[in-house]
Amino acid sequence: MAASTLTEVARLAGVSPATASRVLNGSARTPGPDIAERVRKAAESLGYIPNAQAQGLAKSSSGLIGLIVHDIADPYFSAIARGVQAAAREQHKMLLLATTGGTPEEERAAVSAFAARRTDSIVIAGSRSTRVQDQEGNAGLAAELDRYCRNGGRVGVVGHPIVGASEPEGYHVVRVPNGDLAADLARNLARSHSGDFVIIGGPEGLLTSDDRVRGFQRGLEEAGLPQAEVLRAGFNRSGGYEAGLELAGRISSGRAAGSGARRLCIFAVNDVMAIGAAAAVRSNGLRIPRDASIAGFDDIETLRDFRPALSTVWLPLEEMGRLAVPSQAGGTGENRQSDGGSSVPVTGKVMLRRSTEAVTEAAA
Amino acid sequence: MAASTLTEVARLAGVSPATASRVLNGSARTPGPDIAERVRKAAESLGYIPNAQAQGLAKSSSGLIGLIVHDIADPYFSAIARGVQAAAREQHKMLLLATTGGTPEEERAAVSAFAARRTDSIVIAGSRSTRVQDQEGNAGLAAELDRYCRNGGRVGVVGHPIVGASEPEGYHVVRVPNGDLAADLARNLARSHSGDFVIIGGPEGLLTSDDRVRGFQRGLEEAGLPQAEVLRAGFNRSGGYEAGLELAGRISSGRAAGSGARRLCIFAVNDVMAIGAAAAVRSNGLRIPRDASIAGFDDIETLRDFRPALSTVWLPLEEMGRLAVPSQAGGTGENRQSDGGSSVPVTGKVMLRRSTEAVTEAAA
DNA sequence: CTGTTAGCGCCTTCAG
DNA sequence: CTGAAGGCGCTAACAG
Repeated sequence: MAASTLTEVARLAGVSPATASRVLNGSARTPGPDIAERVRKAAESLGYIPNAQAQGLAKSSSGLIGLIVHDIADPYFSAIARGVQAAAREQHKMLLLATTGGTPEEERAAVSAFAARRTDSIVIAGSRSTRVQDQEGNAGLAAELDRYCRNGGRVGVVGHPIVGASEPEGYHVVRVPNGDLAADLARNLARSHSGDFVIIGGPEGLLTSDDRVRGFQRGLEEAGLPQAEVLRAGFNRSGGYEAGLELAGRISSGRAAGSGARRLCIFAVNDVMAIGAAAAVRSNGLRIPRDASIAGFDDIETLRDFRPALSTVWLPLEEMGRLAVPSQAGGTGENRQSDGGSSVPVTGKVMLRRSTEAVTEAAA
Repeated sequence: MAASTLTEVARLAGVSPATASRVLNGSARTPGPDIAERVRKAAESLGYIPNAQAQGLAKSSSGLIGLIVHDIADPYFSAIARGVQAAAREQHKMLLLATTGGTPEEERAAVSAFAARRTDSIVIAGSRSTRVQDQEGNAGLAAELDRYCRNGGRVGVVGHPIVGASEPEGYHVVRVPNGDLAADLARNLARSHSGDFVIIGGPEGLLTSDDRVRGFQRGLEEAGLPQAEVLRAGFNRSGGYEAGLELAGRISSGRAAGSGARRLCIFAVNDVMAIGAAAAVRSNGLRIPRDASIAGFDDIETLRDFRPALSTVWLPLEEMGRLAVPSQAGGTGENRQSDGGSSVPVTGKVMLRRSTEAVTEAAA
């Protein structure tokens, strides 16, 4: 009942297991065509499927790539996952997926599980955190990764290097210029917007969020504008929604107080937050961009048909995922050298769309 | 350099590998506490990580669950994947992910790869096809699954049973009442809409699409309305967009011709198509719901903030993924029995929102 | 070119 | 309660 084995195939074909192995699984030279045919036929008739576990054990390499994300249903991660998947398939490897919710402890556990499965490489996506409650977790994660690398594993990170990791050989990171792009966005918005700026950021200590906040502030500064107020919220749709509600309240009361209030330009540090914020603002009867501008970050594909079209920063998410996959696990020689703590550059692009268009001041 | 082994741990602790195995990996009875401690310490100091491949080989069970989707970046699939992931984690198993683009040939290959890895179970999501060009592929896929099941594997399918599969023991499907729900939607729309109905369907032969189309027609019929015209398009955003463009043209020319044209209610067989269609309609200067109603299917979470809010049919996607995972692979006894070709019922809910609201006929 | 001999790392009877 | 022996299925040197 259990799947048939190589030995059975060999016996049926009247050859040794070694020979059967040579013909069925890629070996340097294929045995004589006559015998090869016999073996193939035997395998076929038995419905033979090689046992990858056994192969892996024997060759000590699993043909597996591990991917760690916060949440696979989040479009940011699923886009990256697509890229990782594509790269994996090019390397003829399968993808092992772990979702962690973003806590370093769970990420450590995932790395450990991947190590147990002897994945050839590991890709980690998702913002790093420097918050105190994550200190310990970060250390554990770093240690686990370090061990994994020492044992010959390769790891790719998209975003920021793991906090506290030593970036040994076999460790490389796809760096995203969040700060520069956010600054670029700010400068662009400063050009068309004359009111106040507000930033809806994630929790303090989330590196991705922090970078974008700081970058945006820097951009404003470079444009000769004062720093924007920063609202802290969850790094997700509902965080954006809550912050949006707060802002909507301000806008409404500002209008009620008279025409003195200045129009707000809201920058949410990612698209889903921006969408949440937009929903909140609108639920208050306000309109975008008439009553407020709003911009996001990531340029999530599923959100592109949102109206008014959301100004944002496009990121090559799929490409990032692809690049994060270590080239060829176990690669030796020159690559090995240059791979030590290497970093792959990636860039994005500011997309100005309807949500931040200047509005004709019909009412004044 | 390579990770240390159980044998090394045992040697360091001065015990036999068997003993070390018993204390480190769950065995019935733990050896004496004194010796257990020694082993644990040895393992700790060596940074021992059990080799899951070897364990799997020895126990002939991998602790892996395989998931097959068309495209992990598609929100429909990523939502299901989240559910599958959750169920996997509850079973203390890891998730192996394969994306196929939807062709039965690739799905067959994925099943084969999973079988090679000895996954405890396989979950397949994504619409089945009865198109001629998929005949052969379907047969191959069915055969592969059959073999997998015969070898003790369990498979769960979300949506439709695999075309041609024999539904043996260990095979179960999460059935979605696409037809009934679409009919329900149609009846609801018929109540508030007085114009013509048009359906934007996927390619003929895609079961999910076909069910929804047929169901919608049935609903119209039950409401005493004539059958709707069916436009065929790709089962994705751009398919919806193209069909939407066509419809936008008709609407515009209809309006130009005079007030005789009746308002259109467009039903796209899934949300992303609906969003694409809406974008196309709008790009033509038309407005929703003023110039046309539009409805989708799935109630994709990321699209909920779309304005006007899209009428659609909510589906418990995550739950569907969760339910698709076979309870406990290798389960014996009574469950085994009732699992043969079983089907889990699931249901959805019609969500009427702004995009199909009746419009006050100010212009007449 | 083919067959034989050892393991890969672990679990699991079976004795002691 | 512990150790010794055999095998899970396959590959990789060696011989022949």
